[in-house]
Amino acid sequence: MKTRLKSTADIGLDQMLCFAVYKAEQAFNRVYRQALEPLGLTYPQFLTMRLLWSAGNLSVGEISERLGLDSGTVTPLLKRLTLMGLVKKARRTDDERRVDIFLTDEGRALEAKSEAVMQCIAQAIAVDGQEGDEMLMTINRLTANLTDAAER
Amino acid sequence: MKTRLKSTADIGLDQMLCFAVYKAEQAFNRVYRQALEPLGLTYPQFLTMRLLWSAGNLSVGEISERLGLDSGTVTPLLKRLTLMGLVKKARRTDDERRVDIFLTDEGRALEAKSEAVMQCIAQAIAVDGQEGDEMLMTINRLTANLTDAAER
DNA sequence: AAAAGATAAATCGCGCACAATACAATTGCA
DNA sequence: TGCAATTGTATTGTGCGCGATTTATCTTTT
Repeated sequence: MKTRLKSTADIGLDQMLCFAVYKAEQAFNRVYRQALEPLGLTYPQFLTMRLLWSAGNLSVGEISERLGLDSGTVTPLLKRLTLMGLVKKARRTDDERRVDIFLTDEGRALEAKSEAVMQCIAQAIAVDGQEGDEMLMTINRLTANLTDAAER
Repeated sequence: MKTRLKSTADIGLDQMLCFAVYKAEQAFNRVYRQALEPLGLTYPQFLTMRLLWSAGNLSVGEISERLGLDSGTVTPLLKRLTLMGLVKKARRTDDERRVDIFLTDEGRALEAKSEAVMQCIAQAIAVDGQEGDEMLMTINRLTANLTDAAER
C-alpha cells in the first residue's frame, strides 16, 4: 500500500503538544489539590501567596501582570484571600486608582506550612535539578513562541 | 557573607516547573482562542471534536476518560455542542445507562476547517518535528510522574 | 481650568474544572 | 428470584479564566 503524507488530520490527541501540556497542567492541579488541602488554599491562591511572600506588598495590577491573569480573575481571588484573613487591601494614597495588597500576620504565618508543600511537589515531579532546569527552559521557550504568535 | 543553603522558600515563581506549565497552558489557550474563533469553538470543545472525528462515536464516559475530565465538565460541554448542532445524543439500547455521542452532518463538515487551525497551531509552536517529539516525551514523563504521585 | 484621553480596579456573563451528590440501569451474588 | 453493590450519566456548588463593560482617578491637551 502506498504511504501517503501524514496530514495534520491524522494526528491523534496523544501526539499533540498542546494536549500534553493540557494533561500536565491537569496533573499539577491534582497534585497541588492534595498538597494544599491542609492549607485550605487552591493552586492559584497558593501562587498568589508565594508571590506576596517573596515580593512583599504588590498592587492588584502587579499581581495580575506577574501571574499573567486578568483583573477579572485576580479581583475575586483576592477577595477570597481577604475573606480568609490572609491579606488586606488598601487604596494607595498617592494614586487612589491603585489598591495595594498586604499580608496579614495570619497570611505571613502561613508561609511556614508552605515548605512542606514545596517538598511534596518536588518529590512528585521526580526529576533531578539538572533535568528540571532543562525542562524549564524548554517549556519557557515553547511559551515564548506561542505568546509571540498570539501577539501578531 | 555566608552562603546559606537554598531552601525551597527562596525559589521564585519563574523557577518553578509548575508555573512554567501553567503559563504554557495559558499561552496555548490564547493561541487556540484566536485560531478557533472562525469555527465558533472553545479549546476543550475542539479537543472533543477532534476525538470524535478520529475515533467515531463514543459514549460520554469514553470521552471523559480520554480527555481526563469529569462528567461534571463533559456533560455541559456536550450539551453546548448539541445546541450548536454538531453532535447528537442517543441512549444505547443494550445498556440504557450509556449515552452515545454522534457527529451530525454539520459536525462532520466542520472537520474541513480544522486543518487550517492545526497548521496555525503548528506554526505558533515553532519547533521542528524532531524537537517537538522530544518535548512531547519529556512532558509526558513529567505528567506520568505527577499522576503517579497523586495516586498514592 | 475644563475637556479629552489614559489607566486601575471592579463587575458581569459565559465557559471550563472538580468534588459531592443523586438517580437510574445493570450486575453480582446469596 | 431478590436485593445489595456497582456503573454511567446528570446536577449542584464553588472557584478559575477571559472578554467586555463600567466607574473612578489620574494625566494631557488646549
